[in-house]
Amino acid sequence: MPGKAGKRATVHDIAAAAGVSRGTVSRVLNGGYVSATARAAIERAIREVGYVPNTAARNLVMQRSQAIGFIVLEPHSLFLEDPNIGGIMLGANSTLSAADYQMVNLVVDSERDTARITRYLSGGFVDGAIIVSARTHDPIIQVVGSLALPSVFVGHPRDLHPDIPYVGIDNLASAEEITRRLLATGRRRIGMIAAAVDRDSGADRLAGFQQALGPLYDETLVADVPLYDFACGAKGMRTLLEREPEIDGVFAASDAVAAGAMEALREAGRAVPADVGVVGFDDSSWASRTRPTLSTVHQPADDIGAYAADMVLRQLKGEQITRRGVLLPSPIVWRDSA
Amino acid sequence: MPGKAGKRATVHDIAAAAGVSRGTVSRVLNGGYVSATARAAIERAIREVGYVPNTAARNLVMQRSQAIGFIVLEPHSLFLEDPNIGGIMLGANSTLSAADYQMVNLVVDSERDTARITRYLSGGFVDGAIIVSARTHDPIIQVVGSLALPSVFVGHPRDLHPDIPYVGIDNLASAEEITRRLLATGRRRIGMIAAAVDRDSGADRLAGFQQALGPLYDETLVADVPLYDFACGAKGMRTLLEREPEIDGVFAASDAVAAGAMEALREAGRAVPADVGVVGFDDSSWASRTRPTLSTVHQPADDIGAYAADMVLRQLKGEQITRRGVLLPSPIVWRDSA
DNA sequence: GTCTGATGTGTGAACGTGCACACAGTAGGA
DNA sequence: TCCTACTGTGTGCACGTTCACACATCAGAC
Repeated sequence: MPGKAGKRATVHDIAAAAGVSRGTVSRVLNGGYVSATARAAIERAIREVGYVPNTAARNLVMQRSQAIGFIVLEPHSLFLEDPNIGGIMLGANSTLSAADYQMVNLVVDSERDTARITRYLSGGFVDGAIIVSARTHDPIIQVVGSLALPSVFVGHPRDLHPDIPYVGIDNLASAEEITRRLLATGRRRIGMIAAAVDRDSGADRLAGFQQALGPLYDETLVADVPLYDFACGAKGMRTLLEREPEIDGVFAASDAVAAGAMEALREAGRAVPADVGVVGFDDSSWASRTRPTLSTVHQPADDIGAYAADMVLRQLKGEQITRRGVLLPSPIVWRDSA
Repeated sequence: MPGKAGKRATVHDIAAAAGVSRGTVSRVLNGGYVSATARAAIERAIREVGYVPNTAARNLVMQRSQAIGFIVLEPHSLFLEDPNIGGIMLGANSTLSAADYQMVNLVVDSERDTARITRYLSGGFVDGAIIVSARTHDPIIQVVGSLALPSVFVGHPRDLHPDIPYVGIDNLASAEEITRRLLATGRRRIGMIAAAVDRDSGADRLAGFQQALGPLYDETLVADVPLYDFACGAKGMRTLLEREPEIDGVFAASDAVAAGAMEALREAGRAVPADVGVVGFDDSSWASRTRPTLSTVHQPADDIGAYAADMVLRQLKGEQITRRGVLLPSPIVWRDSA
């Protein structure tokens, strides 16, 4: 590895070593008319001097940052608990770094941070953005819409800007499908622990549940909880048991909620799946930890991240986005809880 | 917000608006002799034109990237499972972005990636690095040592470069302390499920366990498992039960391992904590999910991240690092499992 | 022989910033 | 009066890259 200590090699050094001008070196690097002999000499020189392009200089003249913002609109604590965000992040990061883009993480903790994010997005620090967990009516949606920043939403809030594509899963159809299976196993008094209904994912899962039950749907058998977590699940289940002791099936809005529900059922002396069938959502690590293991909807977090990154990259290449959004397949995983 | 659509404002625009030269604007921005009137005019102009400094141009002339690498030497899957990395990342990110540094995530999945990382670190893409989970004898340690890159290790492998500080917790002392408490509750046949002993954290936890037991230490009561996870915990516990059916206490190398162990104990018909006391490590979400809840060692992940970031920042400011490393307090959390 | 088009190559300018330097004005002391 | 020190300001250059332009060479057609 030559030049490890001294100054970094530049295009000038390559040009000198290969006996050509900077312009020709640039053409080898970026494409253009270059003779075979010159190209060979330059490529050899590049290896010899251990050339690595200077990102700052390139960005300066190209008027771009070669960075993509990964914006998570969640408090820190939720960011850590959500079983999908990590996978989405990793998936996006792989795709982005393969295309020589740098991912910049932005966790928007409080509402006040919106101003900071706006400044960041409009300040030229990123060439595009992947926005995760935008709540319905989130002000950031309008901001990104008015900026002409190539971006993509993970999830699909109803009121998002028509020009900005989304990638996600079909929460409604998956919720409907897994609820149907609960019906197919003979359950009749089926309840739901609905979480985070202020978000598109939460609202859609509830809608799918309702759609699957049809006339069997009973509003009193829906417990509303704020978060997708264990404690909320336990609380929601206790509410349901109180309202309807004969309950024999539960669709929990997430695996963590389902685990909480199973805990509450255990406390109440109900067996799963003998007395009550339980299904979850996410196929997170919770699902294989519970006893019995949990039937759930698999979220392809890695693919979602990769796809989202790809969509931003395509916009950056000037491709016209024709489809408003994509819903990736989210297969159901049958285990022991229902 | 003026200039939202057109070109971004530069120092020239400010200078023109304030009726001064670029140099004076630069001095307002970076400190230097500026008259009160000029300063006021410039500050007003800055607000008026909505100036945001161009990072690329600044980085180019300053010969730095204003970015810090957050390098995780783990496969993707482990990165997602580890209960601490997320918190460390968030903690580091907060400190870094407060200091106007950008965190760049690098997850080194395979051994081959070491070459890519080396190129990245020596290529001027980052001004410093936070390196997480370096295994003993990891080649990256030598690379960072030979580059004069300001960096810090999270954890403290024995053979790290003497000039590079570390931040972590005292795995040995904490392991010793929690094992002692197991002794204090009257347990006498105490085993350990040791995980990842090729890493400093794993080796230290085992050493602490051994030290606490003293003459009571029995090598046959240590089950070695490769990973800090649930499945390994269950397997390790079965091994221990087979070797010593009279076992009455277990120190698991992590909460996930402890949860697996509790599962194996349940299968074997042993009650926790009545028959067997169990303690874990990490104070992750596992600890409050298990029944009974798990006594464990709390890892201040957020603080570790923040402290690591701060140490890199201080090196960047030219501060001499006198202490080789810092061990943050990791209090023991007593719950129901022992 | 000269025009035209394709293929190569070199040069100058520009991107936006920070810093070194030159320079101007003022005040105080010898 | 001159020298020095201090405060304040403007200008040129450098950072490493890309791009537009000018120019050179060569083949084939007229």
